[in-house]
Amino acid sequence: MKYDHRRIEKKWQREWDAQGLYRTREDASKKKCFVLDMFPYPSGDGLHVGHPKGYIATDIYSRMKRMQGYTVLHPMGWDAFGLPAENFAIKNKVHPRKAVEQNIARFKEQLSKIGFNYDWGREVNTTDPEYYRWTQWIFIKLFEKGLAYQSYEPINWCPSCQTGLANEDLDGGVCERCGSIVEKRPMRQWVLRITEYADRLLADLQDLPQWPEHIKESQRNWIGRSEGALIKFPLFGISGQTDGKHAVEVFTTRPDTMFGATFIAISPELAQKWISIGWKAPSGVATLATQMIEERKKAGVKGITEKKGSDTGLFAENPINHEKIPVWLANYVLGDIGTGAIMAVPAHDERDFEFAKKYNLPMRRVVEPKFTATSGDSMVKEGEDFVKRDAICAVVRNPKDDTYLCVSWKQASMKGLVTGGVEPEEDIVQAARREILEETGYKNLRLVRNTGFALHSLFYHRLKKQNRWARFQYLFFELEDESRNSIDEHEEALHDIVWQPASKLKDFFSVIEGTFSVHLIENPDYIFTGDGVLHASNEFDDMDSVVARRKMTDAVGGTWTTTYRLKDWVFSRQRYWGEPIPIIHCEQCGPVAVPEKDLPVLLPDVEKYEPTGTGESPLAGITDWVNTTCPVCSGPGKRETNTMPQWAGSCWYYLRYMDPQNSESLVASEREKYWAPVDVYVGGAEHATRHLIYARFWHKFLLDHGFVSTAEPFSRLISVGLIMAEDGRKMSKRYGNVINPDDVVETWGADTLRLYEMFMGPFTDAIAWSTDNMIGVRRFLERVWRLQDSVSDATTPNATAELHRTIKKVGEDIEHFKFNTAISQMMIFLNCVEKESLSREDYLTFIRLLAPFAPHVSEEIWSMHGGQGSIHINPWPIADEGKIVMGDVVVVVQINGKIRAQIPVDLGMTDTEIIKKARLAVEKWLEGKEVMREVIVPKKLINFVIR
RNA sequence: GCCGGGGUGGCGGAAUGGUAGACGCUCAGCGCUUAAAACGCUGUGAGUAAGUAAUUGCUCGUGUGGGUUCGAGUCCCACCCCCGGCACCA
Repeated sequence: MKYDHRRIEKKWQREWDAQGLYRTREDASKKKCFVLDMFPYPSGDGLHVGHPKGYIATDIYSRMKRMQGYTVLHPMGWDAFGLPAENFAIKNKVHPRKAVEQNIARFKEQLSKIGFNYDWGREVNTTDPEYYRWTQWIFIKLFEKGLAYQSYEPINWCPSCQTGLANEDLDGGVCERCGSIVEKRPMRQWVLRITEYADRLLADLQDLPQWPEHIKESQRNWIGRSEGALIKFPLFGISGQTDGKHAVEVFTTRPDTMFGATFIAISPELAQKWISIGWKAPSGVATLATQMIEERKKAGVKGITEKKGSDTGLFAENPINHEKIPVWLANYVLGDIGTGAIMAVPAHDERDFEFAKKYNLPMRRVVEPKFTATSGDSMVKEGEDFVKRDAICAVVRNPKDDTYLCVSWKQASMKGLVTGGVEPEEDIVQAARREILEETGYKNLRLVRNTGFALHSLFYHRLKKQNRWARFQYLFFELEDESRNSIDEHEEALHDIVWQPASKLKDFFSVIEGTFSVHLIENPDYIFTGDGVLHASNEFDDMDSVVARRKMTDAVGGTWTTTYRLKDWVFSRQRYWGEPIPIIHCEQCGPVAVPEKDLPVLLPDVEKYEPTGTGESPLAGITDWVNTTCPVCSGPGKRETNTMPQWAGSCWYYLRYMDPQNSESLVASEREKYWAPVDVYVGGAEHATRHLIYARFWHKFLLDHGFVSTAEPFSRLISVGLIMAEDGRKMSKRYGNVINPDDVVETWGADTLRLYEMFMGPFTDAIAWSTDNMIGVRRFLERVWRLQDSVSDATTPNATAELHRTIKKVGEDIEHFKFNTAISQMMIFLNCVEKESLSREDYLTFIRLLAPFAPHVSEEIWSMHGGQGSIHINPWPIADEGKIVMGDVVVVVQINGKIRAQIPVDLGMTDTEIIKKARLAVEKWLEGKEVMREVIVPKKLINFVIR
């Protein structure tokens, strides 16, 4: 019989639906497995899924878990509040709810067509009033605990649509509907105090070993923790005062560079603030500040690259050395970062350097790199004091052919520049000239540059038998001519002289200082921004910069603090289609939470839900709905008209699946304790820094107030790799390169589509679609289908071994989401049994392994060959490890790691016998040689080490 | 710039420190066929030597250069390139 995927797939989809096969049957005595997909959400035309790769994977996983006897929860839900749904509704002139209903129906149909086993009885929809009752309830808890507050925040505003835009990524961009340039406009907002949880959101990432590193890294970056010091610099010159009564506070992560601070730079925002509280700023400064703010509003922070500034006429006193340094207004200092003011250290910060260079402000180097020899002959001797020496490093250029003078040391195989110690009676220039002369003989040199750059090298001096601490100062010379003296024999024996072009230096240098030499040669403006050892910093000299940070902060009475990049979460939207924020504004009582009994606050039916021209939510115009009474004082009150963002519903949906019908609480405690946490969560990487942080934040809040029992909501996270188009680009209607899964199902079948999407490559990688490659998995299914005609009474030993190997590998690979290698192993099995013979029973065992991947054709074969009940609720096969290894194996014989022979070995043979056999096989290589060693890897390999 | 993940045939990709290239695609040859498709079989990293030939053997080969090891795609060091996150974040 022919393999007719259309007939088989239709038949079983109908049948499974009728049986209600995938209803979760809760059984507290069994182990549980909670498998979760990301919410699909309605976009322009239907629910946006792209390719159902992630859904196929969770389906395969949960099918296997169910066969393995777990109570499996694998539900499906809809995140249907949000901008895409609303835009779709406006465009098509239908009510958002209608649009959402249609889209969900369409999506369900698509999923069924492809054989998904979601438990539709556990469906959750964020727009369902019973669902958002609890979303509002959580908001009220946040409000009551002081974690929700109101504030005026700038939002993205489209001047031509006259509307606020919910998309937070639009800074400096264009409106997604009309293409106008987006502006910032302050608007009253509800804000959630997520920063309160910043430290825990960061620290607890350590307890998520089953999350991919790149997602955790994204979250760490997003939270952006940095430690530093708040330091006050007394101000002089305000309104003619000279007494330092006022002060400017700066935040710095590098207080160790304080001796290098040569000016203070303040943001235009801070300048304006000072002016507003009475600073009589020079008129140019005030105008410039306003200009800078305007410019930034237009171009965005990223759009401004040129640094600008102006001297304010004020001075600040550096508290570490009491030096008076000028205060500058600078456009590269941002008002909302740190304190809006910085101490500028041009020698150790690239931005400060750039600014200082432009305005001719001084720079002072105070941190120098330090290298300690920790291995080799010159390893530093523990516990011994260091003898300090001044030293030089000479960079000598020959202008004739643009090469540099290098020294290659014969004994230590060191390659570097001319270096040497400074003798007591000479200065560094004299020392450098002397060393060049002694080591290389060149005598006519011109000093080009005394860089002021130095590095410290700590090592053990073998000849002098002491620990040395040398400070190498870099000097640049040019050859005036190539005349040279002869060098004495002693020096000659030590090293060779090599002239290298600048481009070769990087590869040539073997000494660690080489990196810095190259930096200095390539970039005359090179500045050192790393950690090192302090210099020109009085009592802190020679201290490690990391240690000095705290010490210097203490010395000036600064505060050591932690700051985060993460900002509080602007939680309100001026939109119709979202959960209303359950707050009533009362003139007497202020903002008051809607009492629990009055939840949910439903959206009123309206004629128009387009955004208003004022930026307020469309709800604001519905006076019937807005006007209400205050639940506290019964006086007149007005409802909050902002709605929640799309993220709100998806912050806790996984909890609702555990107990979807509960009307008493968001989830019953005993159910939460059984099901939580989510065992496997599969989703796209685009949620790394938003949804996944917001959900973790809410979860931790719920934990703190006893509503959930785990510290983290998702114990294992897997990110799906995108399916790219055949041309390697993203699939997009714009490029016309979209492969529609529906079409693939029609021509190739759902089973083939499922198998192919899993076989393409590693699950987490982005891989291009290839219709050519799909023929491979289709052929595989056809061969599996045809195999049913040739099953026999008995399975050959080889086939038995392969079967058990396959059972083991497929099970392990599904567990690790390595579907591509699982399928590959099933293909190996098929290749094997087509040549051997297979019993009906073993054939059906194999079909059970295939069932999660190709549920329809497996079910058909199963039923045709007398399988009892649905294959998908039959037990998962168990591998017999004893049967995996066959009677004999092939052992590889190597000589010095090179393969020279392969010998068949019986399992019963002893090592001595095997070695004897192996020696025989490689006789001709062993002849006349002495075998030094025999390395034996049981059942795999023998390596003879010969001389 | 900082951080994270990578780099393997014509292609997608396999490989607990132990036979690199599994499996699939492609391509070539053969079989079946009146023919084609489909299907089946065989071969398919590069170079090289011997042989009429089937074949047999050797060398090289996992981004580059070093190192550790009996043995390195895998571990260590330096560098190059690609992808992702953050970024005038002080």
